[in-house]
Amino acid sequence: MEPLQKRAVGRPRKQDAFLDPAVIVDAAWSLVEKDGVDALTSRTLAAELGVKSPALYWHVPSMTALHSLMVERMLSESVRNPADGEAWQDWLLDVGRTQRRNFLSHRDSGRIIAVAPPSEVIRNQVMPMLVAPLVAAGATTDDAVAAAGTFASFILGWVIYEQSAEASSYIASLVDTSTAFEYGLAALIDGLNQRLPIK
Amino acid sequence: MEPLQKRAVGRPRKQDAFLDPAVIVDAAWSLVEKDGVDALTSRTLAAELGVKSPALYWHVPSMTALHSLMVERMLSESVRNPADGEAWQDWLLDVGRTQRRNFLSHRDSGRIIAVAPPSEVIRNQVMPMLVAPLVAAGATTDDAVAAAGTFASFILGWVIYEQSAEASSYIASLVDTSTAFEYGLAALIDGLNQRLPIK
DNA sequence: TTGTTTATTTATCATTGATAATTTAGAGTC
DNA sequence: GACTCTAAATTATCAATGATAAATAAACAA
Repeated sequence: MEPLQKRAVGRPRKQDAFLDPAVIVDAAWSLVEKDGVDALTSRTLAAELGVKSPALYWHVPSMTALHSLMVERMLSESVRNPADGEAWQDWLLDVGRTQRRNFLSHRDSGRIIAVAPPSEVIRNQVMPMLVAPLVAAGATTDDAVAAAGTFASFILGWVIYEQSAEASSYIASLVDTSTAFEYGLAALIDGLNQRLPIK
Repeated sequence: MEPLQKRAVGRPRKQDAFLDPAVIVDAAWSLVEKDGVDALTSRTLAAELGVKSPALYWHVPSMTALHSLMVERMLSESVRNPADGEAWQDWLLDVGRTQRRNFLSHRDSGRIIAVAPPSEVIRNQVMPMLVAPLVAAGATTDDAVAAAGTFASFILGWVIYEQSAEASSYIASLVDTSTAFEYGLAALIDGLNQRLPIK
């Protein structure tokens, strides 16, 4: 039996800090949501955790690696497999909405995705989770990868613009942003539907 | 008659540096293409120009503003109006290809777009240049803005992934990246075509 | 009790974006 | 041609940042 929180053997000194990557990622997101990504530094993050900055480097090799872990956390919560009997079109539509919602609920997440190298988990679990249902439904690997990549690109780009005050104010001054997103997402899935030889 | 290069009245001292924003943007892109965006610092850039770093701040207010100028330059070279009689579908397809090609020819451009606030030129000239032809062809403003935003988002997201070594190696290990892009671009335009009540 | 491992702290560096104060080349005026 | 004024550099300097090295203490093992 594994303990829920695997207690490390050695212990710190002054405080019971209980650091581990998951806790650090939590604190990082909450700091970013509070003050924006530019406020996320090794020192501010350490302060948030009641710790000094070098302590972080025991658990996470670099700030860039932390960014990747943050993205990994968010992305993992933003994909799912299709339900039994769920058409891939409906599934993809719902995943698209979920991703946009989750990304928007994490301030500056688009910028963070853009600069963070995708971790192994993202490459080997998250992306395949987007490709597999299309293949299962009968698409060729080529088509499925192209479709998943197109989908993921659209979401990422959209959120980057929507999270940029200057860019989103341009769009928002002309149209309702959510309506526009729905329009684009539906159009994209329509286009894929037309080309993927599956139903 | 304006002189080609408007000579400033005051002059520097040691060297004839001839700085101006356009020259700085040139040097910035060539530095990024050589060593990547992480190598673009006020000092390396100044050195590239044979100058000390504070000199840059006379012409450009901040590094972030420089990033915006870099994006402005690249984007301005990546849009065009439709030719006479050119169908919007053909035009958009060609602009998509041009954008991807131009973005990819500027190393790390996706990351730079993601972090740089879009300048006024981009908001007031580049984006409208994408929207106007759709409106001219009969789309509502709402639809045209949504379509243009979807298109721009796809291109940006795609290039970000394609320029990330880790992400693109995943895609490239499975499919030909350019073929996949063509697939996604065509699908997107198909989907828009189905929804925009214009021909 | 003594030693080992783990996880932290303090101290310190090099790099970076940015500003202040200083300096000089050239244009305009007389 | 000397005198001034201004544009555009320079040198000097700062605070913030990512990161590492060295020191230190808590828990565990023997």
